[in-house]
Amino acid sequence: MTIKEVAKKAGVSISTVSRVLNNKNWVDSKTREKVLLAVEETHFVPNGIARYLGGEHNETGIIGALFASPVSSFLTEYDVFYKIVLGITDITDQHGKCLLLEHAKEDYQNSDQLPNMIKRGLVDGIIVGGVPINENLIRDLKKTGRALVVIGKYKSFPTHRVLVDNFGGGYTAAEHLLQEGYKNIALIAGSLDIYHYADKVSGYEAACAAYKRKTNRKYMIEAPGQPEEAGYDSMKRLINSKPKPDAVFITDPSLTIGALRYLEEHEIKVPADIALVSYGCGCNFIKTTFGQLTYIHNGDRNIGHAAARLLFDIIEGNAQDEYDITISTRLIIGSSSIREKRGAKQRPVKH
Amino acid sequence: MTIKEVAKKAGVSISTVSRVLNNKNWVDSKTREKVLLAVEETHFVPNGIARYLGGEHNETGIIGALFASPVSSFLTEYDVFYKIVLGITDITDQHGKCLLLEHAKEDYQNSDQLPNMIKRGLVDGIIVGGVPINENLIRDLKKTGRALVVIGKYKSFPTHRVLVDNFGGGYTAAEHLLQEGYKNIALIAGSLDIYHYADKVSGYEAACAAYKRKTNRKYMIEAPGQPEEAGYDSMKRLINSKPKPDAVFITDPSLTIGALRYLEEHEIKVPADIALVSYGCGCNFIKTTFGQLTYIHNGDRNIGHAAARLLFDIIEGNAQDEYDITISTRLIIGSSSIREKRGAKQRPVKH
DNA sequence: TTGAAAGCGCTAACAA
DNA sequence: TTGTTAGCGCTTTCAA
Repeated sequence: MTIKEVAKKAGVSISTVSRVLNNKNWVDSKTREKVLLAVEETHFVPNGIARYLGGEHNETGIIGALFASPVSSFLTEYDVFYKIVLGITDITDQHGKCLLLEHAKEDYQNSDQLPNMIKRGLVDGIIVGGVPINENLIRDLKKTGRALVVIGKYKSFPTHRVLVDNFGGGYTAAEHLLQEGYKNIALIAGSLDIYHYADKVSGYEAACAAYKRKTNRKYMIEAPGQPEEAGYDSMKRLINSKPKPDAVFITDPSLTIGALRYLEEHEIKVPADIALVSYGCGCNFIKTTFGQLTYIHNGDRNIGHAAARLLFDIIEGNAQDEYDITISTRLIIGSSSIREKRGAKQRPVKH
Repeated sequence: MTIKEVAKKAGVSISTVSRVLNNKNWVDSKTREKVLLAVEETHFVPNGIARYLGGEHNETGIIGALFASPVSSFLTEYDVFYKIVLGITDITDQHGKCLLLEHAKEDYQNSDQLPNMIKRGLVDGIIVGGVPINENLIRDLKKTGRALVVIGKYKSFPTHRVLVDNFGGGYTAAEHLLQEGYKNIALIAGSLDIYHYADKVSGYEAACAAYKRKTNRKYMIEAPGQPEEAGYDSMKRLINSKPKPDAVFITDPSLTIGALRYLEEHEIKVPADIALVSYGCGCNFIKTTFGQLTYIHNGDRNIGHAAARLLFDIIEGNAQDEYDITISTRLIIGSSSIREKRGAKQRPVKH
């Protein structure tokens, strides 16, 4: 079904059909009716591809999102990815644009492995997300001359980026515990080669310094590998160290789950025996199971919003030079960090 | 940058460039080199849109996925959605096609609210997923004449569908508990207006009938609403009923989380005090927190695979009549349902 | 082995 | 107000 057939059916020229469909110029209301009727009868939908070819704006109206393949069974990663995607579609929807989603090959080597959306020249711009970010991939993506936004830290050369203020998040987390009067604040992180962990740690250190508190390597655990297990093992180490810390900042939800499992198995109470601030634990799942933890909220959906808006700015030429947009974080206070006062006990973490 | 400019740079005609790029016909190796060089220098990427217009196959090579907007904070839903999406991209990738992702408006009324991907005529076919499935939407989608696959039950008129064998899952779950020798098997489900719950319940009933066991309404709880809370309240009812059931089949992970919270708060042991079979609890998150539960695995990623394959079949004309593909489920046996035998104790659910 | 030219479905000047 | 025509960037005949 093409505009030609509709035109024939309506007994008008194709340009008239086009005009009706696009509300361009003026069309006699009777002619309009005829066309609309023909469109209705034929269930005609104009071919968007031809449309964008013919139009003056040489754009597809499609943007791409290229995410790393999630690590299997890593529930929180799916969660974050999907929230970012939702954020992006919120904005594309507003603009009447569309989103192509693709997953990056594990190890990018050369331009043969560029994503299909690029190879096929389908997108006006592209948002890259997920860890790790492959340097060669970004370079080749940049080379194609399309608008590019990278979510997350990437250092080799300038790109437009959307960052999360993980430093600020780490700072706030540690500061909160310090202000609550905890003296010996430990930390559990994943591999510090991953920027977001490293930044959270830096924030923690900065807060400790600001409050004239010395940090102690012994209490700062870097635990790479499967995060639930890593969290479990790390908490074990902390609990068995002398003196035992009275609080801990855990830098992601999966590590937190593992750590909480250890505490629970050994009937160690939160926050009575050890206080806890976590990261990104806003889902009902965790809330139901462990009660409302204190955590740093980092607004994943906002990341999507920011990335999409930035990309559209670039496409429209409103963002010449490379720059960053930083998403700020927020402290959500739950019962895992508040010093228990008589009669003021909130819902406890683990009975 | 167009094929024209590349042709000029290489000193050949555009058709020669096209031939080199597509490995069509034979091109002299020297000419080929010249062209490749020019392509390299210009970072030329052929415009995929024009390409698909010009080509003989009048297809865009893009398929669309239209999902319901997830209910906020409902972690397991994000998880399922993202796994299905991953499954779809696995297949589109294999075919060198692309995936457009969009979220449906909450309440679809008329064709003005058709998704952008359809309005803009960008896709060869569309996969609709998520609950609830709006009847009018599907009708209008079908009207456009594009290939259509619906994930989930949809009854008003025939469409190609991908279904999960929830009946079978329910049957297997109940059968497993019966075979383990449990006598009084309860059930917790969400609103039975939602097909997947209703089917799981039917499977459970069928298994009970097959084993000559009467079902008892009192033990079959329909709990609509926020699922973690619903699970908690339902388990409370079951535990307080006389006689207390010795096993329970819980029909989704969020209900399960809520139910487990109740058990834990009241120090009720699983499976000693009550055995448990759940649904779709394969993530590390749950495994770490509650140990390895017995659950029905329903292979979300496979749903994506099946849906995408089916859609491509339809597009290629290999699937004339409407039919269903049913994804079978699998019982994963954990420690929440196995009768404890001396010396054979597996890792317990909640110590 | 290559180039010229037609055409994919549409939009947008230009004419009528 | 409408129709005719020339592209958009590419692929694909058909000739050379």
